[in-house]
Amino acid sequence: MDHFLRGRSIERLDEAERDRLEGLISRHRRLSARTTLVERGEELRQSTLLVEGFMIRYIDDVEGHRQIVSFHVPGDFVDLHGYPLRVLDHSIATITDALIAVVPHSQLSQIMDSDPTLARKLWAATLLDAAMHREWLFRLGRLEAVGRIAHFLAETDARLQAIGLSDGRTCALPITQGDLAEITGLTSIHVNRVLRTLREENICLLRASRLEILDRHRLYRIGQFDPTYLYLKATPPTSAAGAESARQQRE
Amino acid sequence: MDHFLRGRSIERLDEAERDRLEGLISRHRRLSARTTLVERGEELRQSTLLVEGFMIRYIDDVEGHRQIVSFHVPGDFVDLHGYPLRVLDHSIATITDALIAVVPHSQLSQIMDSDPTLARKLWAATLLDAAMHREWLFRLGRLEAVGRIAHFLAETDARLQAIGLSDGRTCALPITQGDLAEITGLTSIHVNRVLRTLREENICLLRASRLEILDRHRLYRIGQFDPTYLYLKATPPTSAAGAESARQQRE
DNA sequence: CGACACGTTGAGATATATCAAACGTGGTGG
DNA sequence: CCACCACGTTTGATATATCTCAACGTGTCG
Repeated sequence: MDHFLRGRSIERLDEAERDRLEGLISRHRRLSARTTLVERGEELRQSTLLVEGFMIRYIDDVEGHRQIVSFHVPGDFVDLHGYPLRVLDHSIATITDALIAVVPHSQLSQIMDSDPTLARKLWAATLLDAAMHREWLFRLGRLEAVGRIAHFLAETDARLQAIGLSDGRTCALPITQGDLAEITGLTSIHVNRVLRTLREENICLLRASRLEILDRHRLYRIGQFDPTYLYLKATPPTSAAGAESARQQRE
Repeated sequence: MDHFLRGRSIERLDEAERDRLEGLISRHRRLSARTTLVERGEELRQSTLLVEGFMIRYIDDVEGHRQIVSFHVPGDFVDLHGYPLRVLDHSIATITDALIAVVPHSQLSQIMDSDPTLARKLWAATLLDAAMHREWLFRLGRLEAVGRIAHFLAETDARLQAIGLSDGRTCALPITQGDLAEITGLTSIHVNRVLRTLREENICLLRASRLEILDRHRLYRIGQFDPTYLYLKATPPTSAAGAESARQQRE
């Protein structure tokens, strides 16, 4: 629960609330990499908080190819929305080995009944997800390949910085080019070529499960990345310049 | 408030709840077509319920082109998520002339404090939006032009049916090909060509502000449309066959 | 060592964008 | 009532981004 809503400008949790949420956890589970936890259409009685590792949510198409609709880092309440929604419209899987905390929906109902303030914060947490969906729509609809990839890398680094998993220059990001393709709506082959140009241009480097950002300013500009939608506490110092400019341009 | 959550399988409202929500409305407003109601970054103190007409939410890119991230029909609580989120990450505008009901956030707080059941239903309503965002991501990421357009038309018709604004064969849909382009991430020129083929193939017809569906089955198949994510009360009879088959294929 | 997943590269095909222009058509003002 | 204008639609020709297919390289793990 440590990372939940950490680094976010809205709805930060106080100690009591954090303890309260901690108390909701019925148990922890270890999952291995590349396994599906929930299938589209399943009814849920519990929600998953990601403690360690990376997970995704995705939707399959006719041929079994999937579109990843969400990428999760530690501290994300992966399917909190499964509580009000009950049935999920997408599947959930791990990318890496992961440690999750399980929160029964009955516990969440108790929060709803007794703690409107905390309930509102949980609600807001699910809406941060929705805000990210919208930015992903922007990415897929308005950016071409380089932009999409730059945007995703910028976003992910920003999120990892918020929870202390990126130092602003490099971070662990164990995803394959195939994963990136499923995120950006491209072929893994094309992702490969785009990553090469980003590397050759000394903008960033994705290799050996690590992302290294060499020129944040240009990365942000190419991805038209403006972190407003992440509702972060403060723009990390290292990225201020880039964020500023991407913002101005968009307006 | 009549149409809010109407036709949805989850979280339907009982009479008392409907009255309660009705009571939250501070006033009504008429908006003219093609005007922006809220700009990205604005802080909200009230939310908008769409009573008549069509509205959209969108995100601008560097050059001022926009990606529409959401399309709203009567009964939609357009920016209910502005209540927990406070600041919006996108803009809101009308497509047609519209009638909206204004609900102050202070009123929503009272619901949160006093009626956990209704609060949960409001939460769920915002998550239906998120589910739609995910399906839009699938659409942009995995479908090509014809599929994207077919999917949007199928979705919109299904939503209009749920609120009684489509009879299952035809409905009023006063959007331009330019709008469709901003929804599907295409050029209006290409949208035009795709609409022509859909017309020539006797699948559907978008003309004179009306959508006419000639072959629902094929429309659904082309768009890989599976209405699960809309959480509708029941699949409308006319579309059952198409829904069925699109579903099976996707699994 | 072999198998397998992932990454890389090349050549050719194709979907969609871009640029340019003509064509309706409904609304407005004279 | 007509002339005109603005806006959306339609069409053509060309350019380009991305996909597809195919092959080969590389590292890891049993």
